[in-house]
Amino acid sequence: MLNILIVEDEENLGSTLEEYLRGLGHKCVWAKSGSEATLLFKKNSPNLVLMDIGLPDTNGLKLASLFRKERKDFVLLFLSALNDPETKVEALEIGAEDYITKPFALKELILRLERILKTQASFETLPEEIVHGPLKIWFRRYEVKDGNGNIIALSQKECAILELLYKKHNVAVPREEIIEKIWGEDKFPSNRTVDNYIVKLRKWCESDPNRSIEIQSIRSIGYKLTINHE
Amino acid sequence: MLNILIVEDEENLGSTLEEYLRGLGHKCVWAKSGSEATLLFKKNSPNLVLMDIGLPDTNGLKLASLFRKERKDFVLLFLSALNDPETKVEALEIGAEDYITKPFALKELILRLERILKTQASFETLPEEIVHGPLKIWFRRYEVKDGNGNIIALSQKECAILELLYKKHNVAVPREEIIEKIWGEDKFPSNRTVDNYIVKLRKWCESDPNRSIEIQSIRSIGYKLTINHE
DNA sequence: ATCCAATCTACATTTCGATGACAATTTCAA
DNA sequence: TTGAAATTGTCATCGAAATGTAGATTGGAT
Repeated sequence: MLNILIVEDEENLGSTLEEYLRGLGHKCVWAKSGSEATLLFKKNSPNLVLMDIGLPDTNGLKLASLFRKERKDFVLLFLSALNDPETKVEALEIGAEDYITKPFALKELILRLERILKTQASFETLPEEIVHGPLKIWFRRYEVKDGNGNIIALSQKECAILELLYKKHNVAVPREEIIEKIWGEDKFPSNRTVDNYIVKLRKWCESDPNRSIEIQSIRSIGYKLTINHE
Repeated sequence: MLNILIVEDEENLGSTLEEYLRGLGHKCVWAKSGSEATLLFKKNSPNLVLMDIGLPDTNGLKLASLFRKERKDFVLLFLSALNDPETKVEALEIGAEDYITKPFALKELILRLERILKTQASFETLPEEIVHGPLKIWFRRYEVKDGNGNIIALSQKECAILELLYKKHNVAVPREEIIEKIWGEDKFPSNRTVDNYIVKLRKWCESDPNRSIEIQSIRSIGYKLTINHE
């Protein structure tokens, strides 16, 4: 199930999309203006944003880059009647996963979405509550429960790193990938920064004597989160 | 390095693309007609096809579906001046990874290619889990299972060498090639270094009494990994 | 002014990976 | 057949580089 934000001022298209995507079983909200979109973006933390470029009160490109500054973990898809090369390039540079020119068949959008979801498995929304042994995770609440039954609050970054590792569990995630996905391609936190978050996360999962979840370092690669089933 | 086939009748665009992609270090051939494309497709087995739809002697869509019938392991990208919904849907249904409408900036193609290459590392990717007899390999996890059922962690170099040999199984891989691919052209580890990694890998695969996987040394050449099916 | 997340700095610790000595094996010429 | 030369196998060892960790510092929000 995806958490989708549609930003589209055309009544017709907007409602069709909303209805259709809901029909597929996704959580889906529809903003008709930039300001409304901003509110819903903050409130819902969508992992997929369908963005029109021509909006009444702002420009979809600008709006999208504001969103990107806040969070990196959502797929961005532009829908626009503009078919000029510059706009398309700009859109892709913001980090859009795709740019669909109107007019398009609903079917096209779906096919493109399917393709994205197939490759980008990591955008799948996780269940509200995740349980492994005594350990519990609530990503949306920024909370975990440790081996002693204590609820621990996670900061945004801690949570983002845990989520990244969790979605790719059993696979070594390179340091660079962590940095790129959490901080962005252009930011370079100092070397020890990532490790510090790992320390905190380890303190949490090592509180479980059965080690239902482990975070190992793969030297000269990065980190690997392992889930141990009984 | 990718093996690319460009199918495009416009001289200008075709040569620009070919030149550019070669500049990036890819192997790249350019067909100006459908018949030529068919020949080159069979000859080269490309893993990326850039296909124009309006061709002199055939239709790009038809041609692409013929290609797809033969092989599925290539990425397909359409470049076309046609912007009508039906064509686009048809293209995506054939399994196109993307459909770029002309006019487009070279930059757009590059950005879209980059995105595809980032997510679809699947060109080279081996299966998540590889099984031969009791032996198992998980390259992305940096782990193997030996003949006694023990999970053994592999270091980055051990894993890289195993992967190299595995991909070329049954073929002798020269020492120099191993060194070049793993260490880089400019580094020269002493002769015994490679052997040491082979020792570790042999300890692993010789734990299987059936010798499902063997690593033999080919004197004065290098090493050969053999897979023995029953 | 105060809090807390985020980041950085400095230092401790771990371990990977390279090396070289030596043993074992194969090759090939005499 | 034999033995020297070349190649490969194995082991213990060491240093550098990667990682672990505890605090200090920053900077924004309330």
